[in-house]
Amino acid sequence: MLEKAARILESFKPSGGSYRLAELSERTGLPKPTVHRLAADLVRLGWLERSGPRYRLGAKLFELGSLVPHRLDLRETALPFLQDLFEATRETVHLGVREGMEVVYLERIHGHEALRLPSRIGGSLPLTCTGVGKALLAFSDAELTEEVLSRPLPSLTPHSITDPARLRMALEKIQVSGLAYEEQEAALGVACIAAPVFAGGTTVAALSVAVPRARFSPARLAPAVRTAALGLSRVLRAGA
Amino acid sequence: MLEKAARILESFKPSGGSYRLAELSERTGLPKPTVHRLAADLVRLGWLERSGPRYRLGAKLFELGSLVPHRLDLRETALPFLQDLFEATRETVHLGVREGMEVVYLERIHGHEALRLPSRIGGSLPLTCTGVGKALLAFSDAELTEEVLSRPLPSLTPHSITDPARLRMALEKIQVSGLAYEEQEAALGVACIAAPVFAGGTTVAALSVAVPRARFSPARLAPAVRTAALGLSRVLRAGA
DNA sequence: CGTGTTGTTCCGTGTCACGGAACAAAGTTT
DNA sequence: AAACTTTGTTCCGTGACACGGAACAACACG
Repeated sequence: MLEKAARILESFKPSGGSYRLAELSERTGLPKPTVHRLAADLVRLGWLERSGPRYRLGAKLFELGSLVPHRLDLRETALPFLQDLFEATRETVHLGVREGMEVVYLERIHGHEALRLPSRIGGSLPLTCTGVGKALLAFSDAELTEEVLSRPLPSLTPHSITDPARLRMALEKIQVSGLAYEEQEAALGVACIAAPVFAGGTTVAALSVAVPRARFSPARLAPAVRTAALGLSRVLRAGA
Repeated sequence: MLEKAARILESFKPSGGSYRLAELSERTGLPKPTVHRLAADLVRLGWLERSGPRYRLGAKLFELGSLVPHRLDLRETALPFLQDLFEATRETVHLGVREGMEVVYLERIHGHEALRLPSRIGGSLPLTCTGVGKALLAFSDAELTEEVLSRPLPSLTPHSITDPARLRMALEKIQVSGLAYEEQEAALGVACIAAPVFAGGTTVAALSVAVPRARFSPARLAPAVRTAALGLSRVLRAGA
């Protein structure tokens, strides 16, 4: 029963849209009366909302989601550094952590000019085709890298690296330079520079700047990203 | 059963801390074996996480909470204006919406100097003792105002307005000026200016700047807040 | 007005949630 | 180190209630 309810809620991924009863039934594979009953319960609890015939995720969920502790702490301490980075570059800034073989974005701030990116706060993407992901991967256990390299590499665009040998080389360069570069591997027309954030000897997060390819200028962006990442690392070390 | 699970998850409010089995049992009023079983299920689903003897809210919850649509859209379009406001003032900036008789904060950005505020993203506070709340209240249906005024006014500090007559006057001033002021009503030592955000004839949100009382300067802050609120209103109108 | 579709109600069946009780494990006190 | 307290876990008989097929109702479309 819990599992069925969870199936319903998770059927709203990845877009968070709004769906009708029949759609939910199809998306979850649950029979219609079951969805009907459970959805009604979920609405009563505030986990779903219903307007007319459409269901969407409810306010309670936002409230609880904002309390998730590991996320909350890191976000809170990272925010000022993300602000600095944004002000220095005036470009779209990301904060992400690794979760299994994916990167989960915790924060993303941008100005009026919104890039068309696949990244969403709370959403996850493959480690291998994003700046943040590559920075996390390059600075995590070697076994994880092998694990990732042993599987077929996913791709978000035609430019995503799908050749394990090429990716391995890229990761080595990242380890040396401390910065991960990415060009159009996550979204067409967008490039990205990322840097890892350390705390207590391990990589806990990474942050990045994404810019339209046209004005991609490593010389301008790299120092800013590195500075922000180091600043955050320093504070995390002090706080822990 | 769903309700019991919800009771468990909501027992993590308001702090989002981590609790042990016995604590959860006490907080929820559910018998220990029940909590044990449900918590195990919730962990399996990723809604809770367990490290040693302590449970905390899980990653799935963050993921789903970030997808809640109304929240997501407004946040996304508001972010650039919040950034502008932050850069113009370099103070803590809030975005909030009304939910029933409370204000729920959708976003909060700040620099390195963190104010000690009761506001949390996803958290709710009384409409009557916060800048954002008063701005929302002053520009919503008159019946809501009456409803609020008819009940005992909650207070967060000794400076919170608890006299209905005084609050009524304050709201009228806000309606005239288009700006809500607040001094130490939400947190000691902190003052705040807020402005409502309109879309399609109704008030959909409000944003505010909170500053240490020592450097509270309406002349400097008011134009910035107003500009940001109007800018956001304009975009919302265009988008809708 | 017929026809496909979606939302809702009913209800008999059987499952699985329930939680008291008993047990195990980890601290705490004397 | 034994006696006690508190917390976590397992067991299991009972009964409530989740389940979903089937039948019905409310639309939508032509």
